[in-house]
Amino acid sequence: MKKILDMISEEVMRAFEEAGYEAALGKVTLSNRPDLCEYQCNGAMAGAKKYHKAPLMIAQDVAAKLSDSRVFEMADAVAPGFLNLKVKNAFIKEYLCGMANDKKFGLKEPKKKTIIVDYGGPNVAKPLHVGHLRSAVIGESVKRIERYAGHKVIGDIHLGDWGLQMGLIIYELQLRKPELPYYDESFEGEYPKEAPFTISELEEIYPTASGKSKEDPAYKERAMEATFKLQSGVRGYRALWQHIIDVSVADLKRNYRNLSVEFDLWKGESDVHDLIPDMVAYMKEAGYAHESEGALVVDVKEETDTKEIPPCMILKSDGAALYNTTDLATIMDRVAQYQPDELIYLTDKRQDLYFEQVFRCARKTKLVKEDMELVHIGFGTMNGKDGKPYKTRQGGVPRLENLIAEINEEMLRKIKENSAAKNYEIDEKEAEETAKIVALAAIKYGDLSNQASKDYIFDIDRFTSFEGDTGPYILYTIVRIKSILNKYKENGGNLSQVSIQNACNDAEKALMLELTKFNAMMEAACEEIAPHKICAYIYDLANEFNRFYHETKILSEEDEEKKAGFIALLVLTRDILETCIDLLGFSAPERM
RNA sequence: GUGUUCGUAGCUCAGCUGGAUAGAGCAACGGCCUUCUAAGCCGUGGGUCGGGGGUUCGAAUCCCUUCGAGCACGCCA
Repeated sequence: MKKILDMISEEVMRAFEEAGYEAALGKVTLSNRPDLCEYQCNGAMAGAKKYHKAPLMIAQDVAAKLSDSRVFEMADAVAPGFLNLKVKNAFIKEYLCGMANDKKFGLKEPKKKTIIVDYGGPNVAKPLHVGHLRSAVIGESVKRIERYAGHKVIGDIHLGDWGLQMGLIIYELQLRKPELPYYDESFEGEYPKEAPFTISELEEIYPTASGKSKEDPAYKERAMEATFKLQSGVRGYRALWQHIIDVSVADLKRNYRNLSVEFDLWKGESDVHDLIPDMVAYMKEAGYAHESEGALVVDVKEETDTKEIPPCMILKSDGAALYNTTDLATIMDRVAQYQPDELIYLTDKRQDLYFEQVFRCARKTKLVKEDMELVHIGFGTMNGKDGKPYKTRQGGVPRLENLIAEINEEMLRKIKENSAAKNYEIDEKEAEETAKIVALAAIKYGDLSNQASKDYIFDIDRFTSFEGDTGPYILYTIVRIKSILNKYKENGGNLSQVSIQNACNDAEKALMLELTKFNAMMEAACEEIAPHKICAYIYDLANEFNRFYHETKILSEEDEEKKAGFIALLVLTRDILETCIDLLGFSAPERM
């Protein structure tokens, strides 16, 4: 379906042409003055110079051509040369009927691309902390948005599962349990299936080991040795490493599931380790890489640069691989396995320059084709109320699990409070389930309603306050609609036999106009990879619905056709709201 | 130092591909529940869009400059 603004613009462009002016002037935008009109066209002012004519005269000429339009109920020329427009109820009704009959409410399919979204990025054996929240929340939404638009999207968690951290754990474990067969290089039997540690032990081992290695060079030496043995494929070390991965991944999956975050691929740095030597050799042989200050680098600066772009480092001076190396190898691997048209990375925005280097290097060395899109979405920091990075009361980095538990609890308390106040029967189990759903919406909406690239203040009190521009408000609106629809069905109504009617009051028309914006909004959110646009839209839509709700008695409407029209409008509103929150990564309960 | 992002109401944020009176939410104050969930709706007060200059018929939006803040700048990830 065409966007409604395009359809309206076409109509006005036609009028400009008929009046003897350039059609392009007829571009219509949403009104800045809702008190005066619904849409406006400023083309007369832009054309004044060209036609040596007062803008108002031009606007009047055009307005005259619109007097019998099937689209407009009103087309007024006003000083200094605005064209104020109101559309006919029948036109909107027709448009909404088209939306209701379309699978994607009028959103056009773009040219299909294969996109890999790289997000999450946790390290194994380390608990998720608040720093992982944004990547997961934004990444999941980006994945869902692009997928909804019609692209083939693959979400990859890109685990940090290689490198010194693994050596540290392996060595620390050796100190504690030297009797384990993994360390006996002469051992040839089957290793135990059970891991010699639990997730909570693992989570304690790593920080301990990391601390020791910082203080004791000898300790670090041994850990690096263990890392080397692991990377060279020593059997016992690999087996132990696999245990670490398994235990850790099981825990990560549980945590991400609680966040409604789902990855298609659980690949990690280790998956591309074997590709590195050949890649490095290729870069050397093809003349891309050269030595600089002992390290192997690829120059990535360009003539048009206004700033100094340091070269992309491929190998450290000790010959070891680093973050860049694995990322480049990962790009190579992804191209080979999935032939993507676009790669989207979600990390902290502090890595902007780093990704610029990697992307340039990948292009220069022809790891990717010219037209491959490489996008880094750098998000801002999650800050506390003091504007500084979010900390626990004790000053530590908060575990994600604890943060979520805290919000769940707060939400449960409020739900019980509310049900008591309203005499709702709600059993413990339902209350808990609902609390989780609402808490997740509060967290995700709180995050996604801000522009990703900006820092934002994570304020638990605000997010759980249930008032204003929050996730719970959106859910509440949906629940309201569902409740009315359920009552309609209980009274024998059939939701599939209703159709949208002409608006019968201003609030209804306003709601209908808001609904027509869906496809344009989605297109922008998708192209600009901007979930916050969906948040802004559903907030407006929820507001329009609630205004309509207050002015209109729906179920007690006596005119059955009118009532059915209301219901059809409610169904469409609900469907769009639920589609949108699904793209944001949360859902609505049946009641709350 | 270089680069980069940003500075909008007391607080948290929209708006930024130029248009009429700069919008929300929170907080403050005042209304609305015998009627579909008041987690709602309606209203009041609150802003020289950091400062200055420029382009334009018209600037929060584009350009320059200045002040202030954050962040990044080869062997971490």
